[in-house]
Amino acid sequence: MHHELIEHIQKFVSLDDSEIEMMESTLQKSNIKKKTHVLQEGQICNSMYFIVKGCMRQYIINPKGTEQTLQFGVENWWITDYLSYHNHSPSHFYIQAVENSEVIALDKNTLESLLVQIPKLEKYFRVVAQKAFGAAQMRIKFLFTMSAEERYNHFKNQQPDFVQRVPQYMLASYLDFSAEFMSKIRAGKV
Amino acid sequence: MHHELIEHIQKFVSLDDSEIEMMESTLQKSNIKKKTHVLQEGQICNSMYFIVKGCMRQYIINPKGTEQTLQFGVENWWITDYLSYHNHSPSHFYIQAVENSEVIALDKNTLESLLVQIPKLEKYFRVVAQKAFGAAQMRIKFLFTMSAEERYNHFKNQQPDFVQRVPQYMLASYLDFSAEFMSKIRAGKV
DNA sequence: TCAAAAACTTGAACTACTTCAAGAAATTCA
DNA sequence: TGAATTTCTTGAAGTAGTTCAAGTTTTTGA
Repeated sequence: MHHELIEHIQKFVSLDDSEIEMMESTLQKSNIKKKTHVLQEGQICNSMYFIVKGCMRQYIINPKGTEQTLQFGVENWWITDYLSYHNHSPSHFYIQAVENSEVIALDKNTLESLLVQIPKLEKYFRVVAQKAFGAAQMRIKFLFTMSAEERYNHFKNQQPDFVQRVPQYMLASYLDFSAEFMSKIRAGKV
Repeated sequence: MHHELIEHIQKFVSLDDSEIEMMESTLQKSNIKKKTHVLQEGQICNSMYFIVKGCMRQYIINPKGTEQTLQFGVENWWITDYLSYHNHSPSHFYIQAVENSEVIALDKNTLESLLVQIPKLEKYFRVVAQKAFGAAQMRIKFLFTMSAEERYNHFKNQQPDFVQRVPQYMLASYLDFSAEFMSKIRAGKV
């Protein structure tokens, strides 16, 4: 049994033994304790994070001082700020572990050299990014067309287990309504 | 002077003469008349569109029957439904020319074979998708943190020319408020 | 195991927007 | 050019959510 990341890559491109060996020797897992940040607003994002186990989130602090989650990541997802990563610009986001998590942090230099040595990986990262963008488009569609209650029910139907996994106020902000309103939706008081 | 797409690709990867020649002979521009659709809801999206000239948009028709624009594309942007494209699933979106436009339609088979013959293109499409995803994240941030008026002013500051280029009701829906409210914002009646 | 911290709940007052309806202005193209 | 179409505007009434403040419940970790 290989590295979870290698299993994931092999869903999109096939690696030969020497490539797998190179990946295995280059990559290492690290443990991120719940609530630890791997990126803070204003920092330049220099790594991509593959989530082996646990849950991470990307969030902002809005002008009122409230956290708003823009993205959750669970097992087999990548999380990063691509804009900061590509443009070397200060990030607008925080990235934080929601649960104790196991991630593979892939920093820019390491990734660049892996991509040169194993060009097939370009395709993997291309497809991952294209699918992520497609998912972001669907997310915007749901935000535009559904009421708060519909967004909650839709999410709960799609991801029944995940709803249990994170504090409800984080999920509320991800679905773009207040924690108080979430409470009322769940109590059937809307 | 090469194809605009080739110029764009060369911003990210460098192509040699034979590769440029292959691209030139494979790709062709087509003209899309204003209001023509290149994708309708329910169809499977089988192409990516590179906008050489003009303006395209991706939109939905919401349950109330109103169009809501999710994405505009102008010169040097790609527009497509990546989810439908990758999963062979019916699209949730319409893609339509907002102005008479010149595009390069790259269908799946052609793209696949180009990617095999010119593997460098993988990198180009990877970076394009990663940047697009980063931009989508920023868009969600703005939708979450700014009022309708702030979103309008922010957009107008970032893209002063573009505001003139499309009907205001399309821009209103892109910024997630009603056409009537847009009218009031512009008249200073909020 | 229990004190502190984090998360959730409730109701009342408020507000940033939407909806509707109708007319006016601008644009299109035969 | 001018009739048809598309786009924009306005005000009045309505509503899906927010905000605030305070209390309750649940979870955490020394």
